[in-house]
Amino acid sequence: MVRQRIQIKKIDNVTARQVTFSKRRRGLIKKAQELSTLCDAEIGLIVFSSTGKLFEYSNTRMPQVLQRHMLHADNLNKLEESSVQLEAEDSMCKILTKELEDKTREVSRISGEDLDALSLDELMKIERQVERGQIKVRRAKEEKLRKEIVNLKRKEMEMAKENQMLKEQMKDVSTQQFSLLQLAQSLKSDVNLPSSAQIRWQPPELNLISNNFLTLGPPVQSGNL
Amino acid sequence: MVRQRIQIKKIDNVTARQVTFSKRRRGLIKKAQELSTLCDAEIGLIVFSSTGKLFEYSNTRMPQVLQRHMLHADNLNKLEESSVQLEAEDSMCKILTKELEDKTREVSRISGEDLDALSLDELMKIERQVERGQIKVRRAKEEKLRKEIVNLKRKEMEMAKENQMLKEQMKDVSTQQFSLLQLAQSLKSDVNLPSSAQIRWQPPELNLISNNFLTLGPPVQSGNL
DNA sequence: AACTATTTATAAGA
DNA sequence: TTCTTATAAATAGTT
Repeated sequence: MVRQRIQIKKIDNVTARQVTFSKRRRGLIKKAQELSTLCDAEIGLIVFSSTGKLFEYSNTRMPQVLQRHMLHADNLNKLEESSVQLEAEDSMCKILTKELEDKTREVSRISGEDLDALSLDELMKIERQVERGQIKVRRAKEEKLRKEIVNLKRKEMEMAKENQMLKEQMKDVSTQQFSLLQLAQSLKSDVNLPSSAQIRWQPPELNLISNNFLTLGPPVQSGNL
Repeated sequence: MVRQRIQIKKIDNVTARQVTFSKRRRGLIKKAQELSTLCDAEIGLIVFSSTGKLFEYSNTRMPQVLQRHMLHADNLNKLEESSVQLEAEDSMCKILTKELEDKTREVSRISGEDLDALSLDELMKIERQVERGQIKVRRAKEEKLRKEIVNLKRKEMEMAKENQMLKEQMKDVSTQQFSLLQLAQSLKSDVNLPSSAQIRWQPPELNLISNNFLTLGPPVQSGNL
């Protein structure tokens, strides 16, 4: 096919055959990969060299491909069973496959694919369907947002209330501590302690920064707060 | 790979994907044939399209290839010959059922149903999907309408032209008939026919109202006009 | 389904 | 086996 066109017949020269096998095997597998990716196909490729070495490629799992291959009716080498259950199950599979195809096409069309073959009437029907869907989806989203906001505002209020309470408790504690300090100092002056042992009063810090900040996202369980 | 290089990723457009699948599948099978012939290899190639259709190639017999593949040690794990097939089919049904459920739910959600359980993120994702779909559907519809209008305008022009032509032909015919009338009358006066036998000339009616009026609807075959 | 401009695969040689 | 290169083959986009 190159430098010179070759005949498609067994290559006599062993070395040349091996080289060609190696090159073309890689090419074939590459093509198989590309096909599976581009076209969303499931592929199984098995190659035995003339020396008996096995090479294989599958985009999924080889046993899965082989199993699926077995299932494909015309390959029912196991026809001897002819069990009613098998047939029933088989026809069930066919029906399911058909339904799945239909649904897949419906999703495609709603998503704006595969519309070429449709008539104007059908297009307008789909357009109306999509519009109705859009309105409902948007409404649901906005309702969710609204609830989230209400919820967050409620939490904010609760936290503000809690903060206020804590601040007042803190103030009380401070007042009590101050009284205790005065008492201590009057006692100290009574026993004439050295000034290096003087007791200093520090106001307690108010740490109002919590990690429960307002966030958008899935609703948080109140138990986690 | 041609006209323009393509990315090896799933082709979105359904039609293009099918065309490419058909072309490349043939190419792949040809390459497999060539490899088996040139290098005396045993090959089994199994391809399932995204729609579930099976294509296969083997230079020998597929079951033989698969059997040989099984023999290659590491594939022995799944050889409980009990009722593998039955189980496989059963699991296939389960998978299909599951996929069908998923697709059905997807359609519901795109159509604005069954949205309660979704998170805000999921809702917004669906909203975007629906919007994209809506744009594409609307574009397809408008393109269809545009084409229909262009088509109808063309037909209108053609009919107007034809009408004009018919009118002129009719004028010619009228002139000729008038000449003939004069000739006839001169002959009649020669033979002195009674006035009750007088020949009267009626101008032919121009019936320009046809039933090919402009209509919206599926494109009409030009052969029907 | 056919065409064709390009890309990709590859036979031969190193 | 790998690299190079001239050329055959495959194929994406178009009609």
